[in-house]
Formats: sequence, structure tokens, C-alpha cells
Amino acid sequence: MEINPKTYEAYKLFHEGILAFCRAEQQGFRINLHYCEVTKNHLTRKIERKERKLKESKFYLRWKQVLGSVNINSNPALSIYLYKILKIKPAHTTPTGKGSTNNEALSALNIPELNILLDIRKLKKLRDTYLDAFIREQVKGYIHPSFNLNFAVTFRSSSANPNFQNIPKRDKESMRMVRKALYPRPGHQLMEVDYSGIEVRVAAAYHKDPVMLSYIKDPTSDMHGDMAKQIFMIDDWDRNRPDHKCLRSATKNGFVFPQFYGSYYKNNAMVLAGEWGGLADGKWEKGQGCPLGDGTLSDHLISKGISSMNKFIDHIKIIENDFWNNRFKVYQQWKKRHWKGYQKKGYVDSLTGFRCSGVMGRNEVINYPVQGAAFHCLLWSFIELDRVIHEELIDTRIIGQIHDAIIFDVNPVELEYISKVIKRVTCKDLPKAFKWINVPVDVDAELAGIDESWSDIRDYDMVKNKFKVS
DNA sequence: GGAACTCGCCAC
DNA sequence: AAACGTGGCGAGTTCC
Repeated sequence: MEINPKTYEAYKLFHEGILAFCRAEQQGFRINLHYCEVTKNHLTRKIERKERKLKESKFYLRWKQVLGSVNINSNPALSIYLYKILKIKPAHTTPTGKGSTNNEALSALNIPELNILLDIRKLKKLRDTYLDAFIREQVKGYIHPSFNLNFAVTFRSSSANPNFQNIPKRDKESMRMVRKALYPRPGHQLMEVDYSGIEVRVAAAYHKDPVMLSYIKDPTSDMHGDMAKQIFMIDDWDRNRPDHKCLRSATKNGFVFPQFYGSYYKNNAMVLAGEWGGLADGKWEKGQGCPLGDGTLSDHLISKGISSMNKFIDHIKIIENDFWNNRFKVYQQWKKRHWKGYQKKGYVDSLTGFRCSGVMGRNEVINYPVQGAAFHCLLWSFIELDRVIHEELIDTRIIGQIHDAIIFDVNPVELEYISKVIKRVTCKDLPKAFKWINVPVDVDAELAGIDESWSDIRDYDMVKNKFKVS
């Protein structure tokens, strides 16, 4: 018989985790029902206007003429019309080999009517997946998302009814529209506390790479900056310069993190090139990309001898090789050992006592134990904070969790106290409980004002007890 | 009429 | 040698 939690600690973590989640579920997250309904109707009218505009276009009339009837929500039908009937070459294909109709593929075609369709899609997503779900799921003005510990193969959590873990954040317009529906209890304020770089820190406990350890331990060092400097061949690197900041962020999201998840140089090069727009029909052109110094990024790269996409790919290949064989050599050796170990045993164990077994690929074998244990850091803190809140009979409540973040509905009177407790539990008590943690862990906090919505949270210093000024 | 599938898209 | 990890959900479609 296979028991997945291999240790009593692992079993206990999930058992107590479920009970702590249960209390958060029961508490729920307050919504502004009136706002949801008004915004939903507003979106519906906006969608209808755009649909009318689309239906008057030549593009649509031709589509209808050829196929008899048209459902603009049908991606299979759109794919057939665009790529089979109009014989347009798809910008890229789906995993099953058909012409893709996703945002990237349709945007690339530069057809105004398709841009209207993309607008409609986006608005429908906001209306149907979020606002409408809040209205449907709410009970007496509170939604009660479920937090599950029994679905994810990595022993992470999942959330449903509604899913609390995929509420828009990056797109500011969508973020505001949806998060403006979510409120604390009257007279309270929302606080979100997240572990910074927890997966990278947990990975370090597995591989113990000295270079990575010093990157994490030395607050003056900057891994993403160092990589950006190397990738874009910048001599006078200055992490405070806006153009260099832009390159740092592109490197972090287009090279470093994808590499940790198991991506490789060709994909990285395409993403990096796509991000700054140097890639136009495979041509490498001057004057492309974000501004850099006197010119643009593509001017700079061309001046450094990277004069084509192929040269850029070769360049990233060299960087990747250096990344794993020189910079993070010990990390690389661990990945190799770890993968061999799985091939021999047929399973991998996490530092938190969970066993992943079954058929897995190399990337899965490497990622699962890191992803799981990183979440377990959050889970342990969640349980402990829930215990303190429950035992001390204070009024602040935990109302949700997003993999590496906890959301609180705080009584303003308790703000200073709970901040202190959160800081202690997450940063001091956790490493005492999980002895395998070999680097400091840290949290960032965001807070909204009293009676403000989730869209209003701002960076907050839990030690000085004041908002950070940006 | 529902199960199972594909596709697209939101989060970490 | 191979090549981005984990989820949920809405809509459309196909199959039984």
C-alpha cells in the first residue's frame, strides 16, 4: 500500500491544514453585491455594443455568408474559418496541431475585427468567471471559496467555488474591476502577506548551491540583475535606472524563472525577443524594443554583434550553459542526482515528508518537491496563525490563501499586534519548525485602509507599522 | 442529457 | 536526450 504522506509530520500538517482552511472557508470574504451586479450589467452593455459593431463588419458578414451561421464564441469554428477557408497561416498551433485562436495568435494577424473579438473575450472573462461567480456563490454577501489539499499532484492546495487563487492581478484594469468587488467586514481592513521568493529559497534547501545561498543571504546581491547584465551585455549596469529595471524584469520572467521550471535557451530567446519586439517576421531590426541609453535595445544588441535572431539564440545558449555549469554548478549536480534517484526508485520525497510517485518527466521530478514544500511553508504558517487567532479570541480573521500568500480581514485595533505575530510566525517560528530550511525567509505585506476594497492594498511595513512610500 | 474532451485564460 | 511546473473554470463540441 502506498501512503503519500510518509511521516507523521506530513500527515499532521494536512490534517491540521484542513481544519484551519475550514475556518477560513466558514468565515468567507465579504463582497459588494451591488457593485457586482452594476458592473456585470455595465460589462454586458459594453459586450453587446462590441458585438453589434462586429456583426456589422464585412469580416463577420463574409463569415456568415460562407458558413451559414456564426457563433463568435466558438474557437473551433473561428479556427476553421480563418485557417481553412480564408487560408491564413496561423501564427501558432495548439497542442493538437490545429491553428490557434488565442490572444497571441489573433493579435498577430492584425485584423481589426479580431481585435474587437479579443476585447469581447476579455470582458466576458471578467463578467462570467469572476463577477458572475461571486454573485452566484455568495451567501449573505460573503463568498466561501473551498481550499483543497487533495487534488494537486505536488501536494499544493487548490481552490474552487469560486477559485480564489486566480483573481486578476497583473492587468491593472481587470485587477481593479474584479478586486473592487471584494471587501473586509465593516470597519475592518484587508491585509495580504506573502513569502518573498519562497520557491527559490526552498529549492536551496534541496541543492545547497553555495552561489545561490550567497545570492539569497546577501541582500546587496542581485541575481536577476546579474543575469540581465550578462544577457544584454550591459557594461555600466545600474539597477535603479528605469531602462535597466525593464531589462531586469524581462530577464527574471523570460530567463531565470523559466530556467528553474525547466525551460531552455530557445524558448527563453523567443520570449525575450518577443517581449521587446525585436522579432519581426524573423527579421532583426534597428530601433526595436525598449529605450536603452541613446537608442533602443535592438540597436545596442546589434552594436554588440547580435545581429540576428539566430545569433541571439546562440547567445542565450551560451548564457544557459554558463548559468548551469559555472554559476549554479552545485544546483545542476543536484538536479542530475535527483533525477537519477527517481529513475532508480520510482518516486521522489519532499523535505516535508510527502512522496510523489508514478510516471513523471524530468521537469516534474525536479519541480514537484520544491513546489510542494514551498507551499507547506505557507501552510504551516497558516495553521499557526489560525491557532493564535482562535486561542486568543481576537477579532482578526484569516480569509484565504494563494500558494505563498495569506489574506487577513484585520480589526484595525489589532493591526499592530497581528503584524508582530505574523512577522514572528512566518519568519522566526517557521524555520524552527522546519529544520531543513537553510536560508532566512522573509515576507512582504500589503494593506488596505479601513473599509477599502482588495484593489486598494498598498505596500505596508509590518515592523514600522506604516505604509511604504514609493 | 450528461460525461469527457479541447481551447483559452486567470493565478502562483 | 529533452525542452515551462501547478491549478480551476467557462464555452463549445463530440460522443454515448
